[in-house]
Amino acid sequence: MRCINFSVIFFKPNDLNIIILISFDYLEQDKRIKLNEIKLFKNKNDAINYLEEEKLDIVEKIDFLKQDKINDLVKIFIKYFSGKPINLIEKIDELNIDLALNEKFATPFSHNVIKNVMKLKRGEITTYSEIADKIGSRAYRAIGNVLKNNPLPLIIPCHKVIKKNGGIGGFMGEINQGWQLNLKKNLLEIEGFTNL
DNA sequence: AGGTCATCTCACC
DNA sequence: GGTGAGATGACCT
Repeated sequence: MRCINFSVIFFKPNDLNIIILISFDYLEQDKRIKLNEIKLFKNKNDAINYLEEEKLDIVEKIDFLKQDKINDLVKIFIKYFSGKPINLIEKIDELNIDLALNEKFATPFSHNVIKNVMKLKRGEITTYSEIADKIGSRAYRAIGNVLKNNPLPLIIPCHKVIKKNGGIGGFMGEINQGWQLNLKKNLLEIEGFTNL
């Protein structure tokens, strides 16, 4: 069963508003939420267009247990956006939510990349080239490709990976300019980085 | 087999 | 500081 939860989060830095969409399955046998994807939108229209394009429906009524878990997840995001020093991955782990990383990242290379990105603690930052060094590769661009297709932004904190020369790098597929790159900067700001 | 990258380095201005 | 070519490796068609 595919479920969609649709949340609006007011994002404080620079008065930027984003809309966050959480898509999940409920695993009946394990009684667990399995996250499919998290998507961030600039505004309501973009979000609604996406729902139409993908032929997705918002689930209006799901049972108590599932709703509870998702509400907890949303609360964690809100806390994170408010700048509280929390570790998103730890908190989500406490909720016993399945991230299904094995099916999201099929190849050893991509698995290795996100493993290293997820190791980054709050306030830590790295570069594409540094990750390449860690996994014994020089495939900087390939690392960008893995992160570009990150289905779980925020949770897999690809915004903490920037260019070696100090440039911001890309975010959500955008590399030149746009609200996506502002969002990347803002995410870094709420974790304490400025002047990026 | 060839094209596409969310990069990097180095040589220029 | 900026820009552009070439190297580069994983992944897709």
